[in-house]
Amino acid sequence: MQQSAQFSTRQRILGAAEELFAERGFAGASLRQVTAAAKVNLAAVNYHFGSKDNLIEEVFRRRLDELSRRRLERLARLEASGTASLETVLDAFITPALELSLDRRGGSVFMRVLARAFAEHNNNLRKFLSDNYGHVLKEFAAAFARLLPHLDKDELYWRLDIAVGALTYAMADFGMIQRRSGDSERAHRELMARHLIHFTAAGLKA
Amino acid sequence: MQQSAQFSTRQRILGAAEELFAERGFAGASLRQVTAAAKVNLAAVNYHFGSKDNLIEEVFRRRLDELSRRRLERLARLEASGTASLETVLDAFITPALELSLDRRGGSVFMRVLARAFAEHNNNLRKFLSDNYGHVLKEFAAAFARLLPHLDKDELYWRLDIAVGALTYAMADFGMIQRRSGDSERAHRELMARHLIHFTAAGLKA
DNA sequence: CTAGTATTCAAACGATTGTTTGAAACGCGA
DNA sequence: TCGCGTTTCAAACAATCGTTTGAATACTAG
Repeated sequence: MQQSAQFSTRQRILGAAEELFAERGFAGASLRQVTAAAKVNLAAVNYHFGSKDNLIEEVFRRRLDELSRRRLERLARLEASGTASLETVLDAFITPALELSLDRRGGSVFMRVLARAFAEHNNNLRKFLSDNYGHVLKEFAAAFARLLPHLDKDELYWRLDIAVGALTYAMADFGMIQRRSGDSERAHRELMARHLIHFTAAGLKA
Repeated sequence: MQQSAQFSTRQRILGAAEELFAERGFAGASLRQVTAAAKVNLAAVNYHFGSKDNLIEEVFRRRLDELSRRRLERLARLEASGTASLETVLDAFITPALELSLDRRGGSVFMRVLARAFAEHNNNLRKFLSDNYGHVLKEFAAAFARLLPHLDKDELYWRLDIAVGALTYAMADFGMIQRRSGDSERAHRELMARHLIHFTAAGLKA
């Protein structure tokens, strides 16, 4: 295995796939479109990833591994320092996603891909995500349970479910709110994260 | 034009298309799969709808026309009777969607199709929905503006955007919450609507 | 019953899909 | 420089895609 002076074929494919999956969906983006955008040969996808389905999983793995690590790291730090509150725990969940979406190298599109995964009721994909990253949600749910002891288990899960919906939708930039021409992309997204934490904290403790 | 003793070819196609679009997406569901599920000839789609794109639009039109009518009707009734509050206006928006999703004839799948439309950044589809049903969101936004006069315009739109996200996600049943085996589908969805209104009202007024 | 329209049907169109192939080109340790 | 494993490449595979065609059938107005 050798590394090109530029980006490796693997990474070029992953980047192009991420972008096209966000724009046209998993079924809507063909491997020919992906390999053309990545400027690599068509057969390279099956050589490096085995199949289109494996490529899709790898697009998630590339981002979610680090995203999950950062979220859990922040949560652990809050618990250790005894500064865990509704707002700080929400921040621990949202800020890593915000940082990812601000990453120069196409992190923002990935959040759209992630939202598509929710829209897909594809069982294989859901199982893959649940198996590999379900423990992150579980840890955060436990933290919220400690912060909202007056809520019974059912009530808590209802609210967390709704909260995840709001977060997913907002981070994927589905909404109708356009960035104000004066604001930078960074400022726009940071503002959104602040509103998101404020709104969700209120809903959780309502 | 004649009406079959059962359902017309048009309606059979619309029903099957709705179900398959919800399950596999617009690109992922082929016309051959749709016509096979509807038990009609392949050419019937292009005969009755002209193209796949037109079929997609018609799937939305069939449900959204009445959904929008009912939402606006409830909102107008609240304004007329002077009983508009955050909770009742949210109810006016949510309850018609809830009723639709409880409709025996496949209304619940449509909410998943609608959520897919948000995931699609397809400009044609977004323009179609905005042109035909954007006025409904505008009316509700105006109602919320009257109920939350202390919020400036930007602040209000941020919160409405997040609220729409939570509603979309929840009504599409994206979440991880499984129906409790004791509850009926109806009871489950009504419970969800109650939580949704409570959560969102708190977020809006926070 | 007949004329004429509306609908259904099997078949085929060219284009595109994911995947496979075998040879060519490359990169590096010996 | 040689040999060998890794990677790229053009070409082709069968399968499926949305759409079109023209004939067969179903229906309705006169």
